[in-house]
Amino acid sequence: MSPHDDGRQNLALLCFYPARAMEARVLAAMAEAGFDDITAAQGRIAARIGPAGTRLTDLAAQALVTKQTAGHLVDQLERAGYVRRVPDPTDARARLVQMAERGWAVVALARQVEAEVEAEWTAHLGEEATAQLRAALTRLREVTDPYR
Amino acid sequence: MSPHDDGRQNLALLCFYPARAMEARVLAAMAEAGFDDITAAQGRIAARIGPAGTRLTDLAAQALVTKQTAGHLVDQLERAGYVRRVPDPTDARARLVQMAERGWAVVALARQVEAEVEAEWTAHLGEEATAQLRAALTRLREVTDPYR
DNA sequence: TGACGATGGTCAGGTCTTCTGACGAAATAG
DNA sequence: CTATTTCGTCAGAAGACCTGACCATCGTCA
Repeated sequence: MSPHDDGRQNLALLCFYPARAMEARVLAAMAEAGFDDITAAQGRIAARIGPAGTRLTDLAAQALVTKQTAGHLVDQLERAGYVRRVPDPTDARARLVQMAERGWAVVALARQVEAEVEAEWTAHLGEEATAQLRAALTRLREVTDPYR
Repeated sequence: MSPHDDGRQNLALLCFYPARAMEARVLAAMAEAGFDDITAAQGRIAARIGPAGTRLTDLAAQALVTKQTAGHLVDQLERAGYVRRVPDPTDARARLVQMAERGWAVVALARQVEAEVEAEWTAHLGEEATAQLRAALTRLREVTDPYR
């Protein structure tokens, strides 16, 4: 969060560029494919829905937003037909947020675009450097991601 | 933007964790030091102000927001005494956004916290891996940052 | 088993961020 | 010296988030 001073860029800022670029690319591809009613915030929530469905509280925790915010975003996703809420058989208080058919279609597209962009990056950096990058970031995650 | 599926995490998502962690750390340190009226969005704009001042349009372009958004954020920063606007001597239409004294104090604190966090990361990864990480991210920036 | 703290989720209301659209004023090009 | 671009602002609205207050259910422990 501080400027370009001594040439050596802030490591976190360097991390930010690829993340932002990927989000923009995926969102643009979505819009082009007709899924123009998805926002970045909705995507960040939707991306964390597991195969069998995920509780709202868990989605909120992983995305680092409040339950209210997550609930609001899930409302929108539900209204647009991307997800549905079903009762959690193991807890009468809870409900599971599950992908609907339309949701799976979007996920498939997102994965494809992500793969394409990663391929571009790998072409730019080279196979070995990319593998090293992934390894370093994975280890860095141990100290930067409170959830796992 | 897609879930934890095949164990191998999305490269962009891996980039996102450190960026988010750093922003949270810096913001928390700010608040603790009494600069509790700064928001993340304001910080992202302020971080791009150069030593001699920067035009609003340039700030907007670098932060990837519209001129209106940047203008609004600079309004807030100005009201809080962190920055000031001065006429651009080379262009009567433009004004330069410059750091004020209070602004420099915050920048100094932010730099210090950034350095501390980077040191933690370096301790976790090792000197060599950190240097490689920085090099890879710097090269990746060539294809992910439209501004430089 | 029955009170009680912890947990899952919603409702209400508000702030901050960000956008589109339209516009004056100054610079630049032909 | 007009035509076009560029710098910045005003106006209005939507989206993303938050705090605080609540209710229903779960788990526990006397």
